[in-house]
Amino acid sequence: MSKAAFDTIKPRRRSDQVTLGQVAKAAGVSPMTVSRALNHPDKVSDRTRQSVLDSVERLGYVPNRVAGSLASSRSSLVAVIVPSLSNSVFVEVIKGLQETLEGEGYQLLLGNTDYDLDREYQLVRTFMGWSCSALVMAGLRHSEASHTLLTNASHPIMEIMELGPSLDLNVGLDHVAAGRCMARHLLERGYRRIVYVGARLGDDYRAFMRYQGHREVLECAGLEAPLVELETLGSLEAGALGLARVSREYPAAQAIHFANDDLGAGALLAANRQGLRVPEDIAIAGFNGLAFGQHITPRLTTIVSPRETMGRLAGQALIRRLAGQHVHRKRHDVGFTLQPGEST
Amino acid sequence: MSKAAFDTIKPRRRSDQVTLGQVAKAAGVSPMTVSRALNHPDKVSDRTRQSVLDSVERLGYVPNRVAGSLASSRSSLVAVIVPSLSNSVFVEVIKGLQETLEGEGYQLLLGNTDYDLDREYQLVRTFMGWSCSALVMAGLRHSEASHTLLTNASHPIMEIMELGPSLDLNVGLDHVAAGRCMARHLLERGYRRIVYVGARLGDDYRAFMRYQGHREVLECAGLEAPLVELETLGSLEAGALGLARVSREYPAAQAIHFANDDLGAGALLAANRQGLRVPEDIAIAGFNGLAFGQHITPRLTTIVSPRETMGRLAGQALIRRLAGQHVHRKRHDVGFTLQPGEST
DNA sequence: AACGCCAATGATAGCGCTACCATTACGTTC
DNA sequence: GAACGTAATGGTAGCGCTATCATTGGCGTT
Repeated sequence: MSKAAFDTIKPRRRSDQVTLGQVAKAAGVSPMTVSRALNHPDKVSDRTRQSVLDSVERLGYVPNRVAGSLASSRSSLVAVIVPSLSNSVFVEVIKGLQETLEGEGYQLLLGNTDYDLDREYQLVRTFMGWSCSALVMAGLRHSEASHTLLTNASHPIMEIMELGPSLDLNVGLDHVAAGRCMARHLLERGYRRIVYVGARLGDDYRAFMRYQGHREVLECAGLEAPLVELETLGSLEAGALGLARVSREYPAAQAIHFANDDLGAGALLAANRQGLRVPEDIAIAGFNGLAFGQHITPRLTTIVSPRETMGRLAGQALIRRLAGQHVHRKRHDVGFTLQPGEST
Repeated sequence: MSKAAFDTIKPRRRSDQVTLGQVAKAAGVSPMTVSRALNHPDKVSDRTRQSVLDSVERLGYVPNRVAGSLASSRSSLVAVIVPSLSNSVFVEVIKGLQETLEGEGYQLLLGNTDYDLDREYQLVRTFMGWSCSALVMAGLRHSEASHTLLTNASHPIMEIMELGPSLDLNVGLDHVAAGRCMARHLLERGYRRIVYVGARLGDDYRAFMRYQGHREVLECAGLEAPLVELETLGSLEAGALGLARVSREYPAAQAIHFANDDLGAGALLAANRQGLRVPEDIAIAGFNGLAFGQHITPRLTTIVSPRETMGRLAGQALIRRLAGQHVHRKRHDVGFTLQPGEST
């Protein structure tokens, strides 16, 4: 006779996963005690805890985090929303976050907006549905819909990369100041005809802010601040293209301030290949402080941002907040450093 | 009188999130109909669907995915486990996965093992608790504990990067063949005293397999295949260090086969700085086909692996599988291409 | 000896959603 | 016109866990 014949009530369970209840039975305790033994080990006696852990091991029990999250209405997920994975800057920040948060038992839920605020909204919405412990996002600009959702959120929100009026926590740096800093550096070196080259500045607001700072300084010095805008975001090819466009559109240019190191290094290497002397024929500067800029000849003048540190600090602040501790600096300026190379 | 005085039974809900039930009430239908309107739109009438969507909008309802996943015992999460986020190779694969899967409504859960099989196990265990739709992991080697867990998993498992006997689906390339390919190239160019430089080959099994292929070819040609092993995984600094160690330990070396492009490019740029002629004084080859290797002078000889494509193919295969369709190739060789530069 | 206190454990009642059937209304068929 | 199929909707019963309160028993206090 088939086993099913006995099952008058058909069980709903589709997987034959071991459940907490089965562990409880095996250990001779109540489910609640198993839950405590696993999540609040100090709340059960040593004997009980050991017996529960033995049963867990023996049965191969894997806690169902979905059920746990539903019951407690919070999850061990931390959502991270970045505008791009092609740009190593965001990857390094993710790495910093990952290192700090994984150690505390959180898992990263990753989303990519591709610099699209609508996609950002969709991601925020989706991630909210996961009862995340926290939400980390790059940038301070959001759509109105996102803003509504975010202000009603019950978890901490960490905005990173830039600095300014934030929803909750903020770790980043001042991009306008960074733009000013590099512009001043170029002026000090004696360059006067300086072109800023960026890409999709309407989307990449931080690059736009750096341009703002750059322009401000140049205009204060009575100089023009021409802008060349490319289609492609950071890439070495785009940098080479940027150099070509500047040569064509601004043949008298003495220096190029690139929005990032990918562009800058691309231009520098292209100049090398073309036999252009850097900085004599054209000076080149970037932004980010990517490693390879310091290995090429001449070394790329750049502004170093502490990216992995930024991720780590953001992670640490979140951990503190989630542990119920006070976060001292809701806005944390990680600063930046001008790193002069021989390219300017 | 306080409102609470009426609440004899205190509700358990901690957040004041709008629920599906409230949407149902607002739309004048049953919760079940709201669920269908959102998840199986073709199962409800146009009129009902519209009315439900209106209520969703009006109330600002955000579906609770945790509850949904528990009830349906599957989630829209796809777990991705990689050994490193410092290596752009994995980031590019993640990008490919992300592009394909995000469009189909999946979210990526990201884990980093740092080349540690125990951490891999912990991650697998944790991610299993999330009832993921699929699990993507780099590599075919797992601890016994992971293996047990993985073979009992009810979701598809995609192993990427390398090729071989896999648990379920597999998209990757043959690293032994790649090692052979580069070794043959170096022999064809006339080099005889060739050193392989890698890092943590005990952990980085793919780099080790490339060395195997390399050694096989050299030994067939009656040559030795000395190995220099570094502490740090791919980085430009480590590459420079590798060059230095080879100069010291194998001063007669004619060519260096580096385990990856970061090392190769680091060595190449260091050679440039030191005035060593590449390839006359020392030939240098890498692996991966990273962009910047093709922008430096001389261009780095390398083997290009289609990384983003690999991620995309893996994502597409998973999507097919999750849609219940047949996946034609459970093992998919994405191949590789030798890209000779002037560095060899 | 009676009392309170605390640590350890258990029983109960959901968390917000969906699988699974039951039901309804309305055409179609012979 | 009775039987039948089908599309749309609803009711019920959980999914596997944890918050909350209740209960127990051992201990120190007066």
